[in-house]
Amino acid sequence: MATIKDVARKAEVSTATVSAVINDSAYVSPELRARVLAAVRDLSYAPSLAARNLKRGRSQLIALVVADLANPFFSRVVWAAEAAVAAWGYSLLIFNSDEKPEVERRILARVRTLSCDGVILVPVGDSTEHLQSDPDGKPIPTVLFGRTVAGDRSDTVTIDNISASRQATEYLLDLGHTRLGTVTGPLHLTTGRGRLDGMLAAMRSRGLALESRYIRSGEFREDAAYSVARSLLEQPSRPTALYVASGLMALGVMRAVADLGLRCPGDISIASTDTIPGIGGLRPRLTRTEHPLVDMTNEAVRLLVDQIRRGGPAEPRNVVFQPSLVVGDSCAPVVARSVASPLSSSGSGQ
Amino acid sequence: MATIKDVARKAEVSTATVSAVINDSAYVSPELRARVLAAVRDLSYAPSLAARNLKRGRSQLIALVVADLANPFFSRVVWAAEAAVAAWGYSLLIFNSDEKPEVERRILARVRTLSCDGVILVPVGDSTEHLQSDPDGKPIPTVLFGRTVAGDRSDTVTIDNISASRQATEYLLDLGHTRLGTVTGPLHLTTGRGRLDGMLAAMRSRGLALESRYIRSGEFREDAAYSVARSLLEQPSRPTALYVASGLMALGVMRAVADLGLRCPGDISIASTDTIPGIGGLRPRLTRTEHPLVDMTNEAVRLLVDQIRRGGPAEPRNVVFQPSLVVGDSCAPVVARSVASPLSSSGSGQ
DNA sequence: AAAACTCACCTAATCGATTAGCTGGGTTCG
DNA sequence: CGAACCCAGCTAATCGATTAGGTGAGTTTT
Repeated sequence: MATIKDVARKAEVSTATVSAVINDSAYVSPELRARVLAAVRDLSYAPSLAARNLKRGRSQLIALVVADLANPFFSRVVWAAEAAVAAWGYSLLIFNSDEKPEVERRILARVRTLSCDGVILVPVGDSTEHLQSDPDGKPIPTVLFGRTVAGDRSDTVTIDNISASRQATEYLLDLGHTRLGTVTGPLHLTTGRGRLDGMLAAMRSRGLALESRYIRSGEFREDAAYSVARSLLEQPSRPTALYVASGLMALGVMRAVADLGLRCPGDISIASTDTIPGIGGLRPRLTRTEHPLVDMTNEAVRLLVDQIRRGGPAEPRNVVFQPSLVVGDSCAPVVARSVASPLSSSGSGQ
Repeated sequence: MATIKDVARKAEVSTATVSAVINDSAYVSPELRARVLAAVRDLSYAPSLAARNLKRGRSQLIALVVADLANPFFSRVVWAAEAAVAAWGYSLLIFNSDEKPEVERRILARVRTLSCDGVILVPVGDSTEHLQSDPDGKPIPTVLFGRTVAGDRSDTVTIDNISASRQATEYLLDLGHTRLGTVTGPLHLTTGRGRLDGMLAAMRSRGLALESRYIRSGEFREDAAYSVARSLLEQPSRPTALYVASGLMALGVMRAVADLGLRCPGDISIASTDTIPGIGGLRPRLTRTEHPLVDMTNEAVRLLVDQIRRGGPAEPRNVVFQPSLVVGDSCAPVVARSVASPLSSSGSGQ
């Protein structure tokens, strides 16, 4: 690889001049500029980022740390983030904390040594102390994505979880369902907890309660959702409708429903928050709330770049996006009988 | 951020000693070692990768350049690659060439200036000259993934496309289908072309031909598959079974089938290569061939790390994985009438 | 006991950029 | 006319690590 010295020698100028031409950081006469550019081309010179970064103290790297790369939701975030980050001139590093706080800690240490300019983090722990690079040093610019952490002062980009589950729940209630159940995420996460809370609020405001035996939470995974959904649905009297807190979980629930020989929406209605893109040709089509994922990701990157540019965090900004309901055909009106005597209709399926 | 000098000063040793302790690159007496480690801890020192990389000429970075990040297939590759790369001590940069050769070119230039230690590339162009870092310089260690490029001398990791489509096709033929159609990928890609060829070969060996009006190719995208499938299925006499060359395309085909009011497998059987993970609870369940994606990705990373370690490419290695058929319920035996008089049964579906 | 080795550690050059500060020729102004 | 100023371009310090080569004390060899 040619270095700046080779270019300088070939163009018969100093390295400072080459640098000035390359970075447009000072006026250089047209003649020298042309000589430099010719030399750059001839040697097919590309500046070493390692050297540049060492001197400048930045790296043009943004890290995206997601909680579970196997979840299609986060895959889409990766997709959107790659584009957004590239548009700002950065490159994207991907890390998977796999929902493990200690892995997250290791990753953030590595992010530090790689001197990434910023991090977009889907936090899995309940603390973000480790975001501080060290006691004295300044923290790495950070934007929390999707989830928040109590007491943290980073920028955040989230959706309104309460509203998401409320919308889905109200849709089910409007169809006449009263015996609802839910498969939600871990309750120590704002996404899992918030989506349960919104559902509870929606039911309460109609004077209904959510029976605790109809509430299940598990990790945001297909298999976890499958098993909690199974145990939920195998109870003697099962709910007539379910709200599921994630698209991936909805798949697990669907599989449980299929394996139990139940029909959706015939035997049970299902509404979720988020879905798996592209499955519109399969049956049933999920009724769900959708997040403006691309906008959210763009906003996260914008906030992060802003932090990087201003060189330190300002007053923390919390951007909340609104989900919207998309109706499929996984929900059906409850049959009159069930409404009239909810406790007696235990064997409707099969 | 503390530097190695700060550590050296605090531990009252030279920077060389600190470096030796950190890298275990030379014997250091227990006493000094302890002093150094204490200083490292107190200052919470982490070596600057920028400086280290500049000196060492490597970066601990591996780039993964995929053809379409929006495709769940590649999302899974990202997931598997992140884990594999981390296990070898590298970090993963993600780039999306979006099937555009000129974007790929730009990305590879950037990969060079970032001085990535290696690249896993899903090539979109038909040339890999730009893999050469420059006329004289040595090329970046590279492994081509999924697709190959004629005349290239990199290591490659692929599946046996011929076998994949042959297995799926034979399954359909065994069910009695004779009027087959296909929705495959772009024919200039080894994946699109190979999967068509395997199908043709399977049919030929049974004395059958694949009518050209039943052959459609399009980009490996859901929407592209949707539209070519629609135009394929809207023809006066449509095939009784389809082979679809990718999981994402299968979703598009399913949507087209649904929109046309056809039932799968009642009106049309569908078999594909690859699927979308987790959709086992939705109907129909795809009959498809599956690749050992995780093994493939691990192998790609292994080959790449091997190239990096040996410092230059050896004789190119081409590893081909075998797909296996997984039966769902998207295919049905053809009804006797259709087998007897294939040309007369135009209006069987809706 | 002097020569020859080891060993543990240090000094200083080096990687390839950026950039503060200098230089010397040309303008401007009092 | 000389002082003050500008300006393009250069010299050399610098970023923070690694590492070749050096040093002096202790050990072995003859």
